[in-house]
Parts: sequence; C-alpha cells; structure tokens
Amino acid sequence: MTDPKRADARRNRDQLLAVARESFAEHGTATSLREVARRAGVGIGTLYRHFPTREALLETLLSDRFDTLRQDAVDLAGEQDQRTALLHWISRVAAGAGTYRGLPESVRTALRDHDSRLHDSCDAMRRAGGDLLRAAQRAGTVRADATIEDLLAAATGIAWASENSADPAALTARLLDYLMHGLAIGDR
Amino acid sequence: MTDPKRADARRNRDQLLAVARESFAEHGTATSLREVARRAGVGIGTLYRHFPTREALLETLLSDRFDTLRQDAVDLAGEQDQRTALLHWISRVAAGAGTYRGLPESVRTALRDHDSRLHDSCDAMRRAGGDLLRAAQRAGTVRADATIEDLLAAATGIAWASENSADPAALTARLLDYLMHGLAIGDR
DNA sequence: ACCTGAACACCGTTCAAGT
DNA sequence: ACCTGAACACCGTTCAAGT
Repeated sequence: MTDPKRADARRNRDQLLAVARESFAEHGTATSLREVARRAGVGIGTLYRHFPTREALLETLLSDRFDTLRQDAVDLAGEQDQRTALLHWISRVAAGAGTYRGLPESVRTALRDHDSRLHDSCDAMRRAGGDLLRAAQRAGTVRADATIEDLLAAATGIAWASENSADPAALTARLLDYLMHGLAIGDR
Repeated sequence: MTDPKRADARRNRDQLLAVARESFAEHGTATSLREVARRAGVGIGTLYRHFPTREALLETLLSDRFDTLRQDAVDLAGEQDQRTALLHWISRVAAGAGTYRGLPESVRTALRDHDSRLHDSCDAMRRAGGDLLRAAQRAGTVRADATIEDLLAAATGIAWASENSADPAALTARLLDYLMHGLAIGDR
C-alpha cells in the first residue's frame, strides 16, 4: 500500500495525495472522497485500493507530523526554562491539530485509539512530550499532578475551539495562555 | 411552527421531539433524521414541515438550557466567593454542552452565529455569565484580561475534548481545574 | 498488479399530490 | 392545515469485469 510497484500506480497514489491535501485544506477532513478521486482523475475504486479508509488517507498525509512533534520535544528538552519549553511544544501541538477543519477530531481519535496506524508515532510523541512535562515538574515550575494525556487533550480541545473563529490563531494563543497559567507554579 | 393548531399536528410534533431526544442521546447530533421520522411514525416531509433544519430540531430541544444557565448565573451572583461561583457556572456550561455527542459543535455554532434562533437566549446567558465574571474580576480573584467569550469557548472546548473519553466527567473536571487555576489571581 | 465504474444501501431535502 | 412519500442529487463502500 505504501509503495506500489507499477509506475502508473505510484503516479495515481501521488496524485491522490496531492488532491486530498488540497481538498482537506479547502473543505476540511469531511471532504467528499468521490470528489477527490474525480479531481485526481482516477476511479473511485482506485482511491479505495490505495487508501481503504478516510483515516488511512489522512494518516498518510499526517504521518510525519507526529514525528516532527516528537523531535520538537526532544530539541526543546535542552532549553533553560522548562516551562517555556513545554509551552512552546504544546503550542505546536495545538497549531498542528488546527491545520484542517475537522483535524482536531482525527487527532483526538488517534490519541485514544490503540489500533490506529498512527499509534506508534503518536505514542513516541506522547513519550517525548511526557519527558518535557516531567522535566518542568521536577524543576518545580509546573503542577505535579498534570499528565501528558490531559495536556494533549487540552491542546486538541483548544485547536477545536478555535476552528472557524474570527481569529483562530489569536483565540488559540489566549486559551493556551490560560492553560499554561493553570499549569504554572510560582511566579506568574 | 411552535404551536400547531390541529391536534394531529401537535401530536406529530411532540412525538418527533420525543424520538429526536432519544436518537440524539443514542447516536449523537448527527443521527439520521429519516430514522427519527420513521421511529416517530410520520413521513419525512412531516419532520421537515415542523423542523426545517436539524439545527431547528436541536434548538427546540435545547431552548430552555440557555435560559436555565442564565438563571444559574443570576442565582450564583449572590454567592460569597465570586471565583467559586464562576467555576460552578462554567462547570454547568461544560456539562450542558456535553449532553450529546456532537452537541459541543452546535453550541460553538450557536455562540457565534448571530442569526441562530438561539441567539437571543444565548446572548442573555452570555450577559449573565459576563456579570459573574466581572464580579470576580472586581473582587480581584480572577484575571482582569479574561473575557466571557473566551470562557465560553474554553468550556465548550473542554466538553468536546471529553467526548468519547474513558471517563468524560473526570476529564472535564480536570480540564476545568486547569482553566480555573489559569484564571485565578492570588491564593491557589 | 492494478484500474474502472456500476451497484447497493444509505443520506438530506423538496415538492406535487393528496386528505 | 397538514401529511405523505416519490424524486433528486448526492454520499461511502464493494466488487465483478476488465487490461
């Protein structure tokens, strides 16, 4: 599925992904798959052959995102101010989840569903984020009772709350600010 | 639309509302309207005659909710501890928005859409909640830069984040706790 | 090895025909 | 004044027939 052998199949797959990316961006994750196939110039059956579910299509488009976020967490672990590092990371998670309309919903599912094909990269990201959180907790600047699961749920919820708002980025920033104040210990 | 004159029409309307309430509770707000009509024992056209859109049906089922929340805010305004009063109120908003799967989405829309038929009761609720917020801000126990719009967005987002989780009420409670810590000034 | 599109089972919504 | 359900235009998904 990941790497078709025939050249025409590879072309179809690439074309489908390109069109899907555009369609998701334009109409959100609920965009018509028939329409995607049409615009990609392939039969609907071809779409289903390459991507058996809508989630599979989305997963392929987003597979590198979780890896990037994991790497971000690792990089940020070197920062002086652990709490700020955590804030930066959570902001990126929220921004990533807000890329497409409907995407927060998919991310919420991926985070919970152990059978998701994204589960591995999702889990790796969660672990790296957890390390970041624990570092800040050890430094005594973030509440000890906070969990990475709660933080990811909050970030996803913030991305969702900002969907379709007048100024999504601004609303996300304000809600993240509340969240981080809520997590903070000490100077504020 | 609100009060049909013929007895059979009133019966149909009541029956549709009863079935819709069940269906929304069981399958979420995206439940099949055809199925609702079928289970109510009426033609699909009858459903559309009484409720021209899915939102109209939902609005009728929820119209008293916003009024109740408004009244809650008025009642809570008498409390000693203004911050706790605000917390209680926001908790009720979140709980209300989490009643059905998909409801947070409708509430998000209603809060933003000035053309919604719920807009008036929605606005009344917002104003009452705003009074509660400002009282706490005047008391100096809640951040002065917080807005009622942000709080409602946060509460709706928390309800959404808790949908389908293992223990929705517990997750909602934890996220509300972060939010309220984030809003708090002074002792924590 | 892969593509195609008809076929099936569903939708939401409208509207002419009824009572 | 209200009800009905066929009709229309869409879906997602599967699968037999092709190349």
